Amino acid sequence: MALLFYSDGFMKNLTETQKNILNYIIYQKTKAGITPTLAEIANKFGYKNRATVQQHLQAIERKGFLKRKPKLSRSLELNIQDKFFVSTPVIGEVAAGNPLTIYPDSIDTVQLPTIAYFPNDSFLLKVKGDSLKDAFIFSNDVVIVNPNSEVKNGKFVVAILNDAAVVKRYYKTDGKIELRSENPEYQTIRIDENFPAFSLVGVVIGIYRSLERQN
Amino acid sequence: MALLFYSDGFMKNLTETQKNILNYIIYQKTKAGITPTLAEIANKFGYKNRATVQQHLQAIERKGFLKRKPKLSRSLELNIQDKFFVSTPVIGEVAAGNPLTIYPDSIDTVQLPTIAYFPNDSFLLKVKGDSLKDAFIFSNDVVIVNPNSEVKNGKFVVAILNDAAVVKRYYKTDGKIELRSENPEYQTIRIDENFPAFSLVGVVIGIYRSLERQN
DNA sequence: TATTTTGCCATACAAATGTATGGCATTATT
DNA sequence: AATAATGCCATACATTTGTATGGCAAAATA
Repeated sequence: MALLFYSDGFMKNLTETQKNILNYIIYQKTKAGITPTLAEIANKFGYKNRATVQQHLQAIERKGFLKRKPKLSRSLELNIQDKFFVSTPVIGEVAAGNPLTIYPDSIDTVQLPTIAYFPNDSFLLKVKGDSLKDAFIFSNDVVIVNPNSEVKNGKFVVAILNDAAVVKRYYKTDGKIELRSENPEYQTIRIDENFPAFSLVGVVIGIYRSLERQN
Repeated sequence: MALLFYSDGFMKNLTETQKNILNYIIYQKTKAGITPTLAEIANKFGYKNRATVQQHLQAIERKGFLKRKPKLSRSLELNIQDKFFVSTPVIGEVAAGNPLTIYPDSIDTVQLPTIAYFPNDSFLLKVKGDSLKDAFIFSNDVVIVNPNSEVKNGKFVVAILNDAAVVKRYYKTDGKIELRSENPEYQTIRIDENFPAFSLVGVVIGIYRSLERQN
């Protein structure tokens, strides 16, 4: 089962403001597909001056979450990949937003790539482990997840349950939700649709598999 | 045997220069993660002036492959998704290189997500049939084929044999070529490497599978 | 042949962009 | 209590950036 949890933990050293700015940058970079300028960030947060943003970025960079390329516009680089694997995950509510992070000891791990360009509102998860092998989705496959796609019975979904994220097949009947694995080694999860610790992240709309560097 | 068809040729209306520039933009946007500026494009192609690039971009936009956002830096948007769909596939003999022959009864459309990096020299094929199902490549999967990638034993290749295209696993020993299916229902093809009706098209470097419109 | 498209350059300009510096109030940390 | 970090603003400046315009030659098209 793919375990993952919502941000916050790995942003521990960041202040609230810095977190918000970093999240905005991640959002723009991954979902809108364009890195914001200082002016755009300032505008987003209501700052009257770019220098304010400038200083926040310097702080975020100092803490190792960003890489700034001097003089280059829209050149902010995220440096959070190694921050995904956190030993002490923070358990909180799973709101919309980025990024998802991973339990290091989970059987399956999912990694949210930060560099890929996303044309629409989707994002990517890299599958680790074999819980979906019987659905012909394998470790290192990249699944494309859309949070706004209609959830239908039989579709693969990414869901968060008890602060753990899973990729499973979705079935709903009479308010009861079933999350089935294709691999019989993993048990089907049955919950009520109003179960508080449950939330749907999105629908898996595609799979990408690289055969190039596979060994 | 897997019947497939070619789904490139979508840049047909573009000139060579425009193609190169568009490819560079796609590459930077998807791989490097940042949309280039006019100056960067000019520098890449050795232009002494940004206006040259400016005019090329206008041309590319006029042909519908780009969307420029006025005054906004690094804001080029790709508009190539619908260009992947070829309404009238070319039906002809199978020549070396592009375009490939299309079987009239296998007409379909393919949409490649922009997140999957698409090398300049690669093209897409949609898999038809189940000869590769035991390799977990299924009908309607889209394979990304590179004609310049090194062919090694065990790799999936696209080959043309007697005017029919196949996707199979490649093995070569002593001038003898074996094309193996993973599905035992399909026999292994054994030919001499100089067999006239045989030609290698390329190596499968990636797979894309859509789960969206699957019914 | 005439016309359009393509390809490249030069100059010019307003706006955008990243950066530097100084200031000041509030909040954490030691 | 003293010090450091955070948060925000203002001004200033050199480049960068997209854009507009004009010019010219080669290639494609009508």
